[in-house]
Amino acid sequence: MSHQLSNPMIDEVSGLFSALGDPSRLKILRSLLDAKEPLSQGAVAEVAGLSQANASKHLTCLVRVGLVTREPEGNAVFFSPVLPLVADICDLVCGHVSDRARHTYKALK
Amino acid sequence: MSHQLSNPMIDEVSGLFSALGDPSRLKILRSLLDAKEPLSQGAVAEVAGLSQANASKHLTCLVRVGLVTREPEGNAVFFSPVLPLVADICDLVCGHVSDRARHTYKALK
DNA sequence: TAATTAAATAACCAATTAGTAATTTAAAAT
DNA sequence: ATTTTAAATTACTAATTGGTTATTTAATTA
Repeated sequence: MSHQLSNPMIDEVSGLFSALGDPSRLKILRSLLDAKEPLSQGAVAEVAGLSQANASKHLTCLVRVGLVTREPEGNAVFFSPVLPLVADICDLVCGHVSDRARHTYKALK
Repeated sequence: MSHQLSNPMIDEVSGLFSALGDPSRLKILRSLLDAKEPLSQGAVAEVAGLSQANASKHLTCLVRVGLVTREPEGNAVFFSPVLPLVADICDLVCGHVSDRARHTYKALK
């Protein structure tokens, strides 16, 4: 019933949503979801179309808020989305946005 | 399966998450959820502890992304959270944050 | 050991944004 | 008609942040 949104949690929750509120980070999450296996930082940068340093910063952010896990392996570092959380959140919000787009379309014709 | 996160949607989705990624706007949403009835802008500002101009701007933002509806009535304007979307999102993320807090606590003792 | 590859960090810039105080618009009440 | 009340808007400031390039750290390979 979302009474769970207590005052002490508000900053952490807003931090998590802020992490989700950036196009580059959403592209990273989509890349990780689509891959269905851990991706190295280089692979993430490649697939999401980001520079190396930029991908590094965004991945650090996603790990910090707990949306992505980090697994070093030799020279590289591999990342995975935290499931089912990430998929659930995307589903919820994408459904909402799709509905709104549909309504806008209907309203225009 | 979140394949729904197509490129053209990314900007809109990130806009929605950005709207959620602010403590003041989360306080507004919590106020509206707790009230269980529409609140005037003045009431929102009062309950959430925000100035009038600030509440006005944040409410405009929440309406723009479709998380809150707006209903003028005489002199005043009343606002309601869009259900079940808002409650569902809060539940999902609050659950995640609670779990992480629990894990941190366990790790410390 | 030297060279290479992968990721993290530092320094910096441009753009966005949350907040405030003050003003304006518009409806309600006297 | 005047006053009062509620909300929107404007102008401004301080802080945050997404992006870049260049450098550093650390592990692998030759």
